[in-house]
Amino acid sequence: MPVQRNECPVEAVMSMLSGKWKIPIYRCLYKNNRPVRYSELQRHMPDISKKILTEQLRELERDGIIERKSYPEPRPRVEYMLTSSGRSMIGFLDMMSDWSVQHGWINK
Amino acid sequence: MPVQRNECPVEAVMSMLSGKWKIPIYRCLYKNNRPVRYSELQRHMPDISKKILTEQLRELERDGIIERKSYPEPRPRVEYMLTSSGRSMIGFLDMMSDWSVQHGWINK
DNA sequence: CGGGATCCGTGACGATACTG
DNA sequence: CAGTATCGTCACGGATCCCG
Repeated sequence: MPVQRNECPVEAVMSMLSGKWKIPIYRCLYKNNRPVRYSELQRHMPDISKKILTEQLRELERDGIIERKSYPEPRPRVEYMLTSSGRSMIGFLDMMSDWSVQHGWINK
Repeated sequence: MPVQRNECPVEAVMSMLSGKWKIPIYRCLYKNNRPVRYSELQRHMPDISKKILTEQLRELERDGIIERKSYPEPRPRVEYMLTSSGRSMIGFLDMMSDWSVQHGWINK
């Protein structure tokens, strides 16, 4: 996904969140509400390949939704967490979820 | 786009609105707030081909977001409008728009 | 451990021509 | 006018292997 500074604000946001694994990543980071390691994300989503996971993380980072911290220890460690900007997306995400439930598209 | 009764409510909604022209179509129908003809939609979005326009309209209709009415007169006429369900999406769409503006992704 | 490099299949999107 | 039918392209997602 390229950077899309679209004229339409809605499309701009949709573009940032479109990507097969971005919502699952977001949910994992939001629920845990703490720095989460790369390998933890992998365990949480067994079906994603490293290439794609890294790709989606890079895009979320580029768009200011998550933050990446690298600790170059002997055993390399990388942690991801939502930025405050990213956290603030929960407003419309919750509304989308409610809409979905109310209109019978989902069980949960 | 296939029907995606995803386990995740957010992804379900995203799936319904993902499609290059769905937001533009939604905006046109929302702003006008009346039945809009097929040809009018074409004029409003000159860069979309008939095949794609029809495709996106069919998906929006299938997902209960818009309604299609056909008047088989000598000069065939087809009108589209948002369902009440579709109209109620404006809640989170407006929030997305506001978020986008607040976080400096857009001018408008 | 947390990636990057390479190759590849598939499906969204589009151009164009035709039709009831 | 409001669509189908057909064909082509391209980029997203994925499998696999390699690296510091």
